[in-house]
Amino acid sequence: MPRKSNHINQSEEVFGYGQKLDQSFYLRKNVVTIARELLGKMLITVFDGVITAGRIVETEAYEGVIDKASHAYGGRRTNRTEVMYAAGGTAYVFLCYGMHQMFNVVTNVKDTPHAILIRAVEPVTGIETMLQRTGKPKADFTLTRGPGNVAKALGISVKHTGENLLGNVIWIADDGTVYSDEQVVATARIGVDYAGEHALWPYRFIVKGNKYVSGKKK
DNA sequence: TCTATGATCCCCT
DNA sequence: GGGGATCATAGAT
Repeated sequence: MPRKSNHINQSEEVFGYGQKLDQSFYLRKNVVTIARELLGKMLITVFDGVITAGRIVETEAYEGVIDKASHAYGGRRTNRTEVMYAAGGTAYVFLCYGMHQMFNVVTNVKDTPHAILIRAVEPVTGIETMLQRTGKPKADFTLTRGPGNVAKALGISVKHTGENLLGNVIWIADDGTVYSDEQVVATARIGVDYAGEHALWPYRFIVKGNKYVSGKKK
């Protein structure tokens, strides 16, 4: 099977997605606010000149030391979670269930381990590449639905943990798209029952009716 | 449309 | 040694 070259003019393409979020966006204190604001933003990756991008439609905030659902609950600091303590604007990627890569955005200042899990995007650019990476036969709503699929389609893996989101490998951009409060719903987070009552915190944000949003049924 | 299940492996206790 | 910030599929309803 012939492999597409896909080598594009990076600077031109990059420019087309709007303004790259700068570090001040990520350094803010309220991780829940940032999670809400990430809806509608573009998540872009460029690996070996191959670009893929999607619009974020589902996020989850993890509030660090006070949040039982967070890997950094109680100030836990391990090899895996060390990256969470970096300054905002860093990628935290971990392996889940032995096979799925979860891509998170670290927020807040250094040593405050907040993070936002990107749970779903709407594919925008590089759909052919996403199909190759995921091995899916066609582009349907499952292509980038759920955090495991997002990372797979965008080519993100645990080796990218610690990557700076202000560079030209993985970054998030604002192209002016804004979802109104009527289009957005806050819900409890998924798959964190072990966190007790903290699992009920309305820290998950979804774009209402978007078919790429994970969870039950469309 | 739902529930159950297997895949698969790193991390932490 | 146990379980997890998941996903796809199979089979029942």
